[in-house]
Amino acid sequence: MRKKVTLKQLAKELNLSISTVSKSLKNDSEISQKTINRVHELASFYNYKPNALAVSLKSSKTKTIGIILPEILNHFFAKVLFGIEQEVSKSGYKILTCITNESYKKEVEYVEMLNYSSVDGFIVALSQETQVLNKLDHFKVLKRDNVPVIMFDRVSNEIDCDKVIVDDMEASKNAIQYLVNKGSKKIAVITTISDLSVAKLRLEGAKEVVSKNDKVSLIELSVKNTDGIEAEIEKFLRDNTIDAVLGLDETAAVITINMSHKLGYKIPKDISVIGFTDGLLAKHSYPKLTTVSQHAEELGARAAQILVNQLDNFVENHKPKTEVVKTSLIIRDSTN
Amino acid sequence: MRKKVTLKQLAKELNLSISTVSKSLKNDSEISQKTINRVHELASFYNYKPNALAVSLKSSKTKTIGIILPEILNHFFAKVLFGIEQEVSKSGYKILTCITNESYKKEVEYVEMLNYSSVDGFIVALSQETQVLNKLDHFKVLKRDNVPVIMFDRVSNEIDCDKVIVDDMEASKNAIQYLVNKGSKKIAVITTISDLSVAKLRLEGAKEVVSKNDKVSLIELSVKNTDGIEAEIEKFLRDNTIDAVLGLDETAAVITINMSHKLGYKIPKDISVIGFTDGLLAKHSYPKLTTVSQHAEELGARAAQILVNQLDNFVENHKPKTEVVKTSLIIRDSTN
DNA sequence: CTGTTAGCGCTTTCAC
DNA sequence: GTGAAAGCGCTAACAG
Repeated sequence: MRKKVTLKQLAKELNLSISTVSKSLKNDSEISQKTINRVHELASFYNYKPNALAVSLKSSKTKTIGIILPEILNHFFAKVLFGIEQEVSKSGYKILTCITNESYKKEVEYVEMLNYSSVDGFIVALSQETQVLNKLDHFKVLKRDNVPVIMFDRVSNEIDCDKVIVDDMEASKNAIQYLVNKGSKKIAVITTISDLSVAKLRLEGAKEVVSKNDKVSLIELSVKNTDGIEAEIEKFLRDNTIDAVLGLDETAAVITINMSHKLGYKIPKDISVIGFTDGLLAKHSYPKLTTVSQHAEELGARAAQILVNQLDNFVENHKPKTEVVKTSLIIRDSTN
Repeated sequence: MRKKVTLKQLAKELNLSISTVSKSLKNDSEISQKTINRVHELASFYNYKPNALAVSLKSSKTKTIGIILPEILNHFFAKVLFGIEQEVSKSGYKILTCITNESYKKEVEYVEMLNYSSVDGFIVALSQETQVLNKLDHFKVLKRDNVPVIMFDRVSNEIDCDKVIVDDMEASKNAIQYLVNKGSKKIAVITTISDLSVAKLRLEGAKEVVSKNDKVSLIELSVKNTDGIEAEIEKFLRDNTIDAVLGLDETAAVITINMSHKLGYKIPKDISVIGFTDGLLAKHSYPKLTTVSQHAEELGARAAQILVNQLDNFVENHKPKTEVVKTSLIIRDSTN
């Protein structure tokens, strides 16, 4: 086991004290140029790097950010993670990634674990179960410990922290309005995520637009994302005469497309489809899905920026803000 | 800033020495039961948790594993990551996740950074650029430092470490043989990842089977995954009379399906399609894609198991092994 | 200019 | 049974 070289060993070999070596490596003006050179030379010879643990223990900064995600197999969160990683690595931060699998219990455990691992801050999207139970004490502890938290997408009003969200209601309104303008009269909203705060906002937005148009009607289908989902959506499409579908999540939208094929409905001639998603399925569906893009990468990058900025430029008495990332309606073949 | 409670504070408040408190918390038999009880009581009152940094500095173990991935937006790697996370969290490990974006330079930087952050071990899939350049000194350093590394999927023979791979050649043979048995005569292999070791193995497997059947011929198409990819595959499908396609990656396979629709070829009547993938696209393609599943989650879980086992039960003179995770041909509508 | 010292929070050996 | 002391590797105030 070849051990990594330490200040102590460099000091010994150079016949200097540990502190002189330490200062030299920081090019401290107190130290003679000659010594500085000698130190640097030996240090780079041994490829010396300070032990991050020791530095962290001393400084109580770990340059590490805890990321709490409900899922990772969902492309949205994968994209957010990618955005976060890209952004924080620019500033020399590392990410500890935890996946709660939508479980409240795991979320609590992970938050505690990372807190005691001294992460400098958190970026969090709440688990579904947490949103349903609405128990948030684990985050209040962080607040008390003065650990910065940024929440994104799945946020809670009960926690006073910076947030980065998508304007789901607005996005939904735009999507429905677009369908209405195209002439849709009977619009279905299909969701597999009805428990989530974001789904509620999307539904609300849809209802609002429809309520202002007496010629347009709305019908809802909420299904669980299980094996029977395809059959359920198929039945729904057969039993209801509709001319447009807004899928509140990618799965709902793509299955709608596939089941429409199966039933012989032409897209977009017989039925237009829009889905909330940043996912790959949309691009590779046939026909290509018109989507409400949540700009997942940007969302992640923005959350990361806000956190890193807060960590690097220590802000006293920071007033938490909620930032809204704009969505865009990306029009593709399924409505065109 | 409410600071976390330390042994020192507990000791002071209990009028005990730090070491007595420390031992009490470990229920050391040296300490009287009465003291142990007093200590535990106050500790849980303050919700004391040992400072992970200090413990790590002392023990040179961080309970942290470095994960180096080429991509995360690729569903295969997302699944592997999920498998790893699930597995390591069972044993109280955390993961530091780094995404190289297929860049050699970033890979080197990340490996160094995590090494100096004292991760206990690594789980790695090589970046494409690293595989092309075949420069692996950054891993040799880990070997020298005695940091365990597990490579998966994108591995290198030059590094002597545990590996978990998929038997790509065998899997490819099985897929082609299946097509041949179904009566395919002119089979195309389409890839967007020809530089990767795995793609080479898959191609080799395909060739081998075809070479043993003089009634069957093989034709290759290698494309870059850029904007023009769809047009390129469309042209290829039009210009060549083929009755089956093996896509060496999900993108190739799914685009083949979509372009077949566009050209009016019926799947699987006119053309059968198989793809290497664990992704979602396959399940939501129309018709559903027959796939060679690489069991990504299992791959990740296995790599994690091997590493955790090595870390927790310190193995002297461990002889590196290469473990092969079985693939399976999952037959769906695109060949049936 | 360089070195001594204390301390971050913990574990562990050795004394009492 | 309990406590003192050293040390993990580093930084920084203070001496010289």
